[in-house]
Amino acid sequence: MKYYPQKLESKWQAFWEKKNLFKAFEDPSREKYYLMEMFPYPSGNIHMGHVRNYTIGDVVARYKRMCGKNVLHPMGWDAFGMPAENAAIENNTHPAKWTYNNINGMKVQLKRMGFSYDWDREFATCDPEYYRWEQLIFLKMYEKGLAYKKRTHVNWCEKCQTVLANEQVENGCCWRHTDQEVSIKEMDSWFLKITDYGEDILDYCDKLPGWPERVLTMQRNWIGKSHGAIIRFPLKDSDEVIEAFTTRQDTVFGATFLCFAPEHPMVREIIKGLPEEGDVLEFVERTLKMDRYMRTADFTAKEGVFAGRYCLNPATGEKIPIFVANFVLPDYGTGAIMAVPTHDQRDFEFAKKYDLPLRVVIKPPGQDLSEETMTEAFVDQGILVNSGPFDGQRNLGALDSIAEYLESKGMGYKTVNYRLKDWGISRQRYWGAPIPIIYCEKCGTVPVPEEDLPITLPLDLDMRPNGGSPLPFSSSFFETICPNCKGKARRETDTMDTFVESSWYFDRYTCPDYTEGPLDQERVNYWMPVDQYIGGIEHAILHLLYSRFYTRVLRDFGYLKVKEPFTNLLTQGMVCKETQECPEHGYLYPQEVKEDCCVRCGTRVNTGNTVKMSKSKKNVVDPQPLIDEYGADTVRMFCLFASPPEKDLEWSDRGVDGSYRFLNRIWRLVTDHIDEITKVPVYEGKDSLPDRLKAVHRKTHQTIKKVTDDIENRFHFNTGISAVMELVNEVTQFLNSKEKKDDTAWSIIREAIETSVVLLSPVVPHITEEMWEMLGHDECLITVPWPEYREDALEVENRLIVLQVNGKVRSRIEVPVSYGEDEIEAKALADERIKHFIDGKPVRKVIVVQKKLVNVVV
RNA sequence: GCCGAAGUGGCGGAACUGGUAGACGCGCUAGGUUCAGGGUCUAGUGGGUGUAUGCCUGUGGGGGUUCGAGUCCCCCCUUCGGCACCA
Repeated sequence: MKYYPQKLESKWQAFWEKKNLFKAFEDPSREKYYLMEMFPYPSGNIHMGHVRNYTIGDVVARYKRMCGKNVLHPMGWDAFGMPAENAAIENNTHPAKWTYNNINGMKVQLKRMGFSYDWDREFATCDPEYYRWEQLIFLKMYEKGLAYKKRTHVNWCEKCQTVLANEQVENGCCWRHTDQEVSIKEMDSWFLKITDYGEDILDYCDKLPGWPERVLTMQRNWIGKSHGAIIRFPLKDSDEVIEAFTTRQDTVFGATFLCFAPEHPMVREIIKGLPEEGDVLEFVERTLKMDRYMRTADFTAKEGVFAGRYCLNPATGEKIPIFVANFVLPDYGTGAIMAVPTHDQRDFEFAKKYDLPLRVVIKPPGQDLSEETMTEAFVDQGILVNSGPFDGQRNLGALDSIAEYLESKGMGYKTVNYRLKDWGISRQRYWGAPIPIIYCEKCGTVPVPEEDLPITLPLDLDMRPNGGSPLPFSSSFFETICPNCKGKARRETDTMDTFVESSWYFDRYTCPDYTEGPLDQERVNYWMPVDQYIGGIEHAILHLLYSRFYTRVLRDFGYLKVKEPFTNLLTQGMVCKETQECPEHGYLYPQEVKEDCCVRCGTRVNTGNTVKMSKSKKNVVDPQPLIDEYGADTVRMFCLFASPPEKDLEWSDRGVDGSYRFLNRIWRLVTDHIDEITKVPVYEGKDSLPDRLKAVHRKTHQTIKKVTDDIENRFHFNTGISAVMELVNEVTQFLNSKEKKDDTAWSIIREAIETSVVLLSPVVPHITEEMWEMLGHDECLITVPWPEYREDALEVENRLIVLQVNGKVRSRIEVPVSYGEDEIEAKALADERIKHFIDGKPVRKVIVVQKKLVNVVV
């Protein structure tokens, strides 16, 4: 009987669906296990990254279910976003139609993979029944001051035609368009006050043992907490004061000038009417025009301009000049810095360039340092000098006392600064959740009354050919009546960042049909938190940080009881493949290469690095043809077998063949011997066995132990699968051997084979169900309990002991397990080969490691 | 520049607490199979050396700790990832 994956996979998928086997029910008497993979953006087709992510999750879901857990394993769609708008313009369809078409297609693909989702909980975030609750949460945040609007400098991506959050800017470029530099625009924007929770989110980074350390490190760095002080510099000839944040208040006596960021609001104010005004304004405008990447690139020269004014160094009382400088960041600290050229390299270079004074305030212990001769800033620790009452102290030791000194004189205070800024969520896009706000000329900004929710996205709009949002041009959408004064008013036409949807979708899976509010207390409190979350490392900051923020907000609103959404996080590696590049024609698809040459020009192609699959590198492998050819089980198995989940997976067509061959091998093992196997019961562990059979029996139970450990503790499916392969090899070898095959032997073989089938079932659920049925079982494999190994089956009579002389392996002996150290040592020293290597030399020491080895030192 | 992860056969990867390095799979070699091909089965497969069931050598490089190091410590190199004028 041949293995036909397509036929048997659709048979079992239909069976599971009919029996509703993956539907989750709330049952407080059972231990819940909430497992989730990051939901996909419905781009059209599933790609290899999805296949890998969801296969890993499915194995865990099926395994936990077999272990008796009440498993929730949902799936849905991250359905708002730009690509729908672009596709709509290109294909002259509507984003909604395009999105729902894609969802339907991808759902078919996911079902074809045999994933064990509870499809009854599926939803798409573009459904008003989902985003209405998101709008409600926004209103509550607005009420509490957690959502606010301000005019500020924001990141703008020309290709997206919208504002981006700080988290969505990578190396100065848009996270979606890595070749599009982000520019700075001043505009009105809605923000969520994630900074209110920054400290708590940071604090809990130490309380998430189930998260990968590197993700936590990235989040800690992103929050960027630093201890320092705000120092107040009085503006000369004015009552105003300039505040500067520093972590080096120990160097305040050496601050010889002050720098503003060009964006700083005081800049325009203080230069009014001065001869320098024109120069300063010209410099500010020139700097603001630069895009963010150019401005912050390390090759960009540090530049500045004198602002024509002075302020007083509060420590020395001296007047120091004020500059505007391009390297000062507007949104870190206060946007103004005190410059200490002697002890900061940037300030040193700036001072040399503009011929500004230097004053040494820290000297290296036991050495001298002078302003005239120093060629770079002295940034190490040392002893304070020229620092009034603090002379002679060690600089680090004086950090606190200098802060206190400034504070006592009203010239500053100790503080903590964060790099984390509030989350900008306004998007000048159409395909997103509308922000439920109304602007009235009389009443100002007015929240939409709760009972008017949802503010639905109108579906009867045509996309604008230039790519902008049609909402500001749709009077039927934006024209409205003020809920307060009933006068004419205008709706907010910006929509929310799509990361808002994904910040709480995991909560909504627990009660997707709930109509009384965002979350059904009873159900959400039963299932949350997510026990295991699985997804790509690319969301280490973005989605995972926002979700932690939202969970805290929802908790404070009383919707949730948990503070952290995800107890355990597994970040799977990328799916990679080598690239091929023609010197003439750039990256090539595999079919464009014949015998290592470009089909177009015949030039020899260069095989490039193995990198993440992407369309632009033309190294993508579409899973669908593979599923069609080999079946879902083979694709699932290869994804798991090629490498452990947290590492990158290198795609290999040959490797897929190997997985397919193995499935054929175990299939033949079952079908070729089905009569002999099914006529005997599974070995019960009672009859005594000849050595060879005992070895098979032992291997069976060793394999259970190994596979369980690999899944339960490490998610190392690759070694688990290897272990089952070994067991199958052992059985095959036994069957090919001349050993007698009586009923006892067949019952041992039955045990080994059935164990292999059960252990493999989370990985390759279809073929194993089919074999399980052939083996005479009528219950579904998913309801079979996960096997436990028998301790007594693991016992051995003899143990292999490795014999070493001076640490080199020279011989091996078998000894009974009952042997003590002395007996093993005696046996080892009596070994012929060991005697030969001792060669009459005096034995200095003999090390005996129980159960393992003997090392003779001569 | 800073932080982190990783470097093991021709390839993907094993080796979990220091104890037989290379499990398992791919590829390759030889052979079997009424063997067209594909498939499948058996044996072999880190390198060197050899008459030898042998010996030497070997986990990016160099030191060290240890009876014993892929594993622990120090220095260096390479690759990948994150952050990067953060005051």
